[in-house]
Amino acid sequence: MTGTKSRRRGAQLEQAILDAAWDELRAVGYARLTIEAVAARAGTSKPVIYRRWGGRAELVLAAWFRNLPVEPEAPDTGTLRGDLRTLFSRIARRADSMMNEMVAGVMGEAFRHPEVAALLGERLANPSPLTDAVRAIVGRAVARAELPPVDLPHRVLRLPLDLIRNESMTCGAPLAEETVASLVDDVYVPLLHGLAGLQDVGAVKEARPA
Amino acid sequence: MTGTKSRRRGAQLEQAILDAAWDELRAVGYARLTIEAVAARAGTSKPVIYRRWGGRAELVLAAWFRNLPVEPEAPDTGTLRGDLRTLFSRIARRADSMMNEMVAGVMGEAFRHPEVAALLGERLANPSPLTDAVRAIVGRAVARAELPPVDLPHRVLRLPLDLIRNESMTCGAPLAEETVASLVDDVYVPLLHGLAGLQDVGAVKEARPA
DNA sequence: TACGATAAGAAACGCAACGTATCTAAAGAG
DNA sequence: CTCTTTAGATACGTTGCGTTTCTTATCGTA
Repeated sequence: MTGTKSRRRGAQLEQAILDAAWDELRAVGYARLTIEAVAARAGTSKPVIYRRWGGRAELVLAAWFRNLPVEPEAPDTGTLRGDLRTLFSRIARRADSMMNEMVAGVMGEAFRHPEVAALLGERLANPSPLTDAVRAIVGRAVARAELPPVDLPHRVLRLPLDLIRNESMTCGAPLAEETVASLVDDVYVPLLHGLAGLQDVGAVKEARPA
Repeated sequence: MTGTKSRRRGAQLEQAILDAAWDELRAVGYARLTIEAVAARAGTSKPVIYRRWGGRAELVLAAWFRNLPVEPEAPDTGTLRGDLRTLFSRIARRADSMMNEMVAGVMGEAFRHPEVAALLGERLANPSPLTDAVRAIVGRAVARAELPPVDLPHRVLRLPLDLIRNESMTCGAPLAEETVASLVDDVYVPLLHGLAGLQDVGAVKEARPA
């Protein structure tokens, strides 16, 4: 491409490869992504890639991590449901077909590559920008007395992403707006009220038999 | 194996292939499963398989569907939490590593094979024995006045399986007993209470602004 | 019972991508 | 300016793909 004989090295080359991988991912998806194609797109060769990453999954994960979107502020519509709908919709918009195929593909390979499993699991389990947003939204709802004070377990903080990914991967992206609404209205809002109610009574921990 | 030159046909042969596929799946997992290996294990040849199924994913799905376990009766421990824990544990025990890898693998291929996506989606979305069990458990809890009467949306009926699959695929199988407990105590029980509470007030549908 | 259609089984094909090895020459360090 | 590192190019053997071709066992039917 360049025409010159300039030879990139180190971080510059690495970035070029990750960009190429990301482009290739968007162009053909994970299943059809080949190391050779990424090398060609980056204007380099296979050994250069294999020297840096263990295979497709690791390369794609690295490319993904360098392309994580910047999180906007948590929405503030004035109501719990409104905020949650906006948040869920935002997440759903990102869970497009390419993303889902990538996650499924990497997951499939993770079963025999512990380090891949670790990277993926950590990313899926700790979407910190999301958990912050949920905390902010719920905090405001509590401040408005729309919801009793409630302590949110980590699993509940992660749940929006899990729900959307699950729905989007089993039913296909993109999610209909009413599907998102159903996740909010049928699951997440009731869950928050239930948590608050049970914690309010103070009957959960004590009621545990054994 | 047979030594004779007997040549199987039709349903008998099909069953032999599906058995072989299932065995191969348990032996090497989905990622390493090859059509050639299945053919060899079944004592037949590749074209015979390709004449019947479109590829790995379809073959494996067919094998899976023929090996669905028989559902036991819904547990009846006398408490909602007890029943749910038993039910969740049962499901979790089935969501072993092989199962997860298979689902991930088939999912990955589903993105370019609509019919595979349809088969898989339908199976994941409609675990009718499970939804029956949930209905029975919740029905008994309502009868015991442990829970107000509550109408369960389809998404909530599916949720146990979705939660467990999600957890098991992202954190790795098998699930710890305490993880299962957390799914019941932090998510599902609160959700049921929240649903019942909101429906009791009768304020959900009417409160929707637009 | 014999015949003809059907489909199983065996073998080989070309293709694509794998992951590795070898070699050169360019970049950067001292 | 020399030396070490490593990018880039090329080619390798391997595996499994999905398909084609051909033989022949099996089954339905006359």
